[in-house]
Amino acid sequence: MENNSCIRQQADIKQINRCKDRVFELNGSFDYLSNGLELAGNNVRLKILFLLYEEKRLCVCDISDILGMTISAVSQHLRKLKDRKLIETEREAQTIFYSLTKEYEKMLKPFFKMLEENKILETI
Amino acid sequence: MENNSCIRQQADIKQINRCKDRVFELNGSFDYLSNGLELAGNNVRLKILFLLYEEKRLCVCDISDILGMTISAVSQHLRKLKDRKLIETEREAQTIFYSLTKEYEKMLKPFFKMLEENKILETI
DNA sequence: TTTATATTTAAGTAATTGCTTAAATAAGCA
DNA sequence: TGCTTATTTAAGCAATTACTTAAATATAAA
Repeated sequence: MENNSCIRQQADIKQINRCKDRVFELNGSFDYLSNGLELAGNNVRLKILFLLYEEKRLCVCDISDILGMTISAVSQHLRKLKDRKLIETEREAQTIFYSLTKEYEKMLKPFFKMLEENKILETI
Repeated sequence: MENNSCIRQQADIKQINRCKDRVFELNGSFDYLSNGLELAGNNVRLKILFLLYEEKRLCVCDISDILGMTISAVSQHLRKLKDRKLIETEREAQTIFYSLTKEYEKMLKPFFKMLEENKILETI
């Protein structure tokens, strides 16, 4: 009562309890989703993910060249994406190719579609 | 040549140029999308956005109660979301109600749907 | 006009981020 | 074996994040 200054005056207790239950129920989904979105929310990584979506696979070098960034910087982004299972690797001699994991490709597909058609700014 | 150590040896120049063009072409869309995803990628804000999607409108107090967080902390998240046009406000006496903007509701709908059905972990 | 309610804002802080530069791995080839 | 190519990693750093606590603002009601 003391620390929770407002609420309880006019609040819809039913609504609040329903929401609490909902948040609790969906907790795992929130974690899974925000794990992906947290990474996709970075401009550079969003581009990397989209490029992998369109090209199927690319190596650090390719990406660093495309985005005009240091190989080291790109490599560190890729590591983050790999650690969190958004992408996976496949070695071919000295070259390491990166590609999207099935799960996250599926999860992010709605966004890739929006980007693909470059219709984000018009349709929204 | 000197600073770009690798590539150029075995790289598919056509592919790289195609990607460069694509990134340039879609630049505005990348910005718009990552603007939204950057904010939605935070666990707390994702919950706030989803709650607003399901409940249509809520005030800071409601949200702070539902999530078990300080009103101040929630307020600062809401400001961020409002500054970047993900949500908007509507005053009713002392109470300020927050709701999703049409544009971002549309943009984030695919995710809300996944959450709504709590099928993220199964279907993916 | 004072008091209560609802909310934001300002200041401070520990933790995290995204880069840079330089050094370390690792595989293929002379 | 040593050299080249492809890539990661380690260390450092300025900027940003997500909170905390305390003070400020704004509306309503006594």
